[in-house]
Amino acid sequence: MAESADWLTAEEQRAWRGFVRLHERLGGRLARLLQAESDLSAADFAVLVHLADVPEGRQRQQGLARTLEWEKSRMSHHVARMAGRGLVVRQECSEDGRGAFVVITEAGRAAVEAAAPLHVAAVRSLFLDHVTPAELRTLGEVSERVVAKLDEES
Amino acid sequence: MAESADWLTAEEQRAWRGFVRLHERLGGRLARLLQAESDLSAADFAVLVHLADVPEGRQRQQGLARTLEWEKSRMSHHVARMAGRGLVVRQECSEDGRGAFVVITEAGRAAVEAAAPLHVAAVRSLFLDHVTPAELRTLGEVSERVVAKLDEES
DNA sequence: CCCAGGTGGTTGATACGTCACCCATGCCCC
DNA sequence: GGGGCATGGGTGACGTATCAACCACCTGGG
Repeated sequence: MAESADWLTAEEQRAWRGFVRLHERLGGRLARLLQAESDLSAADFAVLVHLADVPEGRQRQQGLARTLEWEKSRMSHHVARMAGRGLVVRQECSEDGRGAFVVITEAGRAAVEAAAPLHVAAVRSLFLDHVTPAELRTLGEVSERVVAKLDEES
Repeated sequence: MAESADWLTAEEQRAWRGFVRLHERLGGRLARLLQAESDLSAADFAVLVHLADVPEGRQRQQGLARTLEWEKSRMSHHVARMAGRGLVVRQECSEDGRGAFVVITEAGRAAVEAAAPLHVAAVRSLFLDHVTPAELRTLGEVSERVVAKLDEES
C-alpha cells in the first residue's frame, strides 16, 4: 500500500499503516507466545476463557458464536477440533432438538487457567507498558466510536 | 477474553479489547469490500500496489517478501496463486540462477488501478472520517513506538 | 394439522498462512 | 578448487477462515 492514484496525507498514512502494522505484529507475537507456552491458539483461548466464565462451563454453540462474533460455521469447525483435543465436549440439548452445548472439560479449564496469567503479562509487557494512560484513553474512545460507526452502517 | 486470574483494569481492558475489535472489524470490512468490488484479497492488493510502483513492474521475490514482511514460503504460495489468475508472472533471473522475478501483468495493473481509489475511499469513510487529527497523531505515535519496542525485543 | 419460513448445526470446497523440509545455486575460506 | 554453509526458492501437510449448500428441528399462521 503505497501511493497510487489519490492517496492519503502523510499523517493519515503514518497513522493508518502504523495501526495495521501494530496489530499484525502484536497479534502475531501474542499468538505465538500463547501457542508456545500453552499450546493454545488465540481462538482456542477466546473460547475457553468464555466457557470458563459461564455457569456450569457450558453454553449453546450459537450463543458462544454470537458472543465471540464468529460465524456459526467457524464455531462448528473449531469446536470439532477442540473436542478432538479434549478441551471441550459437545452435549446434546434436550430443550431444543437441534441445539448443542459446548462444555469445557477439566483439561480445558486447566489449560486456560495456566494460559491466562501468561497472556495478561504478555499484553502488559508488549503493549500496555509502552502507552501512557492518556493515550490509552484516546485509544479506547477512538476504538469504541469507530466500531459503533461500523456497526450502525452494516 | 474476560476476567480470569489477575486481569486488566477497566480502562486497560476497554482500550485493549476495543483496539482488537476495531482491527478485526475494519480489516474484515475492507477486505470484503476489496474482494467484492475488485476480486482481490488484501494480500493480492498489497503485492500489486508494490509491483505497480516499482521500475518495470518487477521485483525479486525475496525483496518483495522483505518489503511486505512476509515469509518467503507465503510469498511463494501466494505468487503461485496470483500467477494462476494472471495477475503476475514469474520470470527467471539471469544474474542469480536461484532467483525469480515477480512481474505485474497488464491485467494486474488494471486490477490494482481500479481497486486503489475504492480502497482509499473506504479507509476514509470507514475510519479516517471518524477520527480527529489529534487522535490520529496520537495513534500514529503510539503505533510507531510500540512497533519499535516489539522490533527491538525480537 | 400442515406446511412455510426461520434457526441451529454440519459439511465440503476453496483460499490462505505456517512449518518443516527439500533442492539448487552462490560464496567464502582453507 | 573443493567442501561447507548461506541464500533463494519450492513443496506438502496441517490448521484455520469463509462460503454455499444442506439437513433437522422448531414455530406460527391458516
